[in-house]
Amino acid sequence: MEMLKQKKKTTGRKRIEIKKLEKEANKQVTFSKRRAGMFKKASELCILCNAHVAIIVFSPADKLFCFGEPSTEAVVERYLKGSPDFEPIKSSERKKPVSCEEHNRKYEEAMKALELEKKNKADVEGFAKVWGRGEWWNEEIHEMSVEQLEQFLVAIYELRSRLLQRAAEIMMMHGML
Amino acid sequence: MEMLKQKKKTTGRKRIEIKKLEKEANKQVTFSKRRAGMFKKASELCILCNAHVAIIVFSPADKLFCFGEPSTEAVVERYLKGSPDFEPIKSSERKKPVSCEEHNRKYEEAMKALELEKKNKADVEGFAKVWGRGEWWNEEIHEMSVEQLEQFLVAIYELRSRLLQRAAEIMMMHGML
DNA sequence: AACGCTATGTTTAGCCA
DNA sequence: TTGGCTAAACATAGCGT
Repeated sequence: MEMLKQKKKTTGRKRIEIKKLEKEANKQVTFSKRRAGMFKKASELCILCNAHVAIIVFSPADKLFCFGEPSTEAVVERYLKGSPDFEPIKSSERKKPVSCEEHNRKYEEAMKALELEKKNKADVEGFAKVWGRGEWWNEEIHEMSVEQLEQFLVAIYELRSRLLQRAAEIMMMHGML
Repeated sequence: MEMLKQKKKTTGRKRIEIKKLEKEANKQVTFSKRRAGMFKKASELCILCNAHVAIIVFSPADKLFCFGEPSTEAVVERYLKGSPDFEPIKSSERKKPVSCEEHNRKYEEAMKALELEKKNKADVEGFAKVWGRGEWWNEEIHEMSVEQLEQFLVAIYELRSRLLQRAAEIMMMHGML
């Protein structure tokens, strides 16, 4: 007998009151989602209506995010010019946590580091096909205690390091390196 | 014969492609509606997450609109202080290969990926002290063939993945995540 | 901590007055 | 224009994984 009805997968979106979120974890994820949503809206507004928009956001943790079309600085500058009663800041007072260039630099660094990590991973994953599933310990994992797991993790990690080292030695012996 | 069904009053919202609106009248209406919507989103973000937000908008007709929490000036000033060499920009020198938004997005993605990798590594390394040297297989490594090593590498890598997953599950069960 | 999901709440395009 | 209206499109809260 067929069950054509499907089980509810989620409870669905719930209405929330617009007031300070108390749960810190929740606040963080909501901030990310909604910030993304807002930036998207801004982007659409720019494209649809040919508007210029700058958005500057300081997260609850005081991290800076910004959106700008054509660029945050351009729009801000125009805003400052059009805002006579706003005291332009003396450049001597300006610090520099983040700049576009700084940003770029960090981005490059991050990408480089990421590449390294991925390469490292790929080295190992490259062998993946030679080994099947169903090893002796597969079932036991779910029975292990936290402590056992911790110990195991260390053992595995160190073993992996040694194996990679050993692999390098072998390849060198065979003149592959 | 009765018509119990109401006739549709409107055609309902239609999907639109996000591209420059050509009809001027339409553009104006859409701009107003969407600007209001965006400001509302900003307001909610501020309240929910205790964020500080400034939005500066120049309409297609170059009219200025802004939103600020706690105030546009306050947030902009903070942005300027945090933004280094913000000099009255010569627009001729400004290069903008990637939009700020795009840039931020990619940067965050990269950082996220990187942190994941690092964390992954740190998680394991952090436990290093609880496990001594001299495990059963230590000596055997130097006797293993290349094929054996390859197989072992895969097994180890996959095991490590499963263990990390299991550890995450356990921590979640214990409310640590 | 990240995603992916989906049921539901929210926004808004096209119309009308 | 400005302001409603409605139904479809879209955003997202709470969950699993």
